[in-house]
Amino acid sequence: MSDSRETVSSKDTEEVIMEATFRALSKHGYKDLRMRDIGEEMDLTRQVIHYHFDGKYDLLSAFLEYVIDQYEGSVEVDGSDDPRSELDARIDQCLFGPEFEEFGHWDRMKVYHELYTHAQNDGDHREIFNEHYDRVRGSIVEVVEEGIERGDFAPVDAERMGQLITDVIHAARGRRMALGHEDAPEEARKAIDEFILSSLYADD
Amino acid sequence: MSDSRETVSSKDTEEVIMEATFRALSKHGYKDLRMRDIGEEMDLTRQVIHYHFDGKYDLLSAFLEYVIDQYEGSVEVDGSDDPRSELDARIDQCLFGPEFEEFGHWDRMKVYHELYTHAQNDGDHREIFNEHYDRVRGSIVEVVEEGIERGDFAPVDAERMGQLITDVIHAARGRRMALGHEDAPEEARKAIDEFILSSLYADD
DNA sequence: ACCGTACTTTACCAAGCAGTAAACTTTTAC
DNA sequence: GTAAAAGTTTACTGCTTGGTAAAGTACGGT
Repeated sequence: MSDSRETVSSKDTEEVIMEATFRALSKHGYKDLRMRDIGEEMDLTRQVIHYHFDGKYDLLSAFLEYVIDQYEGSVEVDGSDDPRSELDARIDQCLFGPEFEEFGHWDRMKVYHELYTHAQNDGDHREIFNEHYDRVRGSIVEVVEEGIERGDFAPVDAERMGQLITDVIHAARGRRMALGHEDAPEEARKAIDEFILSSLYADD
Repeated sequence: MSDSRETVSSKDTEEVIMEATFRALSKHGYKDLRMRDIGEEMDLTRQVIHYHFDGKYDLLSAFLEYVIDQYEGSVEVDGSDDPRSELDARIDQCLFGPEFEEFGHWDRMKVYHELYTHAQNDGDHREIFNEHYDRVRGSIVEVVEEGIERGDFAPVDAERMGQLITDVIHAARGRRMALGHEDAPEEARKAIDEFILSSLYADD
């Protein structure tokens, strides 16, 4: 009881710090993120961070897992639909966000992609991202496999198809943020429909 | 005359600095790049940098253009071939480098992609990348258009097709570096052939 | 001989940074 | 009520960093 209450308030504060980290990262970018910036995004002072986390690296590692958990929580889909509409729904969610342009979706994506690129300089972060990426791609591959089994899709290499779709989604999001191509997700959606999914619906 | 010789030696030194910057960036990553690191990668001292460039930002802006020029110079293709093999050649060059796994190709790509992602925090860099990106995508779109005109390709939306191929290439390279997926370029090549180019060759 | 350009060397600085110490306040446990 | 634990604040420290200062060397052009 006492334990759980302590933990709860602790987790509360830690989430406040995570959200402040998110806003600071969103404003200043990974390279120019200072502990001070995070402090300025909270009602608490920046010293609190050192009470809960063991320095900047520890904080950012925790934040990475926080961001990834949020991402995976946001692409939940009820698996009751038929493979076609479920695949559609998953692609849309990855491209446009959970609740159609939810406020802050692209801010979150910006931070996510910056962490992703930085992972090439950090073995631990790379590993965390790899596990995450496997789950994301896997969830799309699963839908493709189910569609093939049910005869809704042509018998393609599901792994390769899932990977391709995942790559296109990733590139379109990155392009929207790095180059400011606002229409990148929509265009990617159309390109997937026209040029990729046509291989899945070949039997029609 | 005297001017040109001064300029030549000046440009020589500046290229030494650019290459040192490349190595330093490759080792330490964008976030942790110090002027000192660049100095340690040269035979010259780090003070020379301040003689030729107006501070760190000016140096990195010049370096961005240097890297982009190198990239564009490396994807030259003689346009004499037929559209199919020219498209193939361009895709291969973008995915695997100019001279089939030229040494240092992936180091250069790593730096390139890190600058790309960072462009979302810097308006000037973003603009430079946008112009560059237009040229890269444009060169692929051109080939597709020519193929359509000559009747070699199906009459698809060339812009959308070129953009899709560019996106897949970009994502596969990024994945190789950020997540260490060594087979990403090869797999992307196969996926493009199986699932995307099939839409171009639909008339066969 | 003389000047200007390119570069070296040594030494330095002010700002910015992550991290710490310790006093203080609130909450929980009994 | 009281004391320990949890959380918070103010003030500070020591290091790193980009950039500078100044004196000196090498050398080609005129």
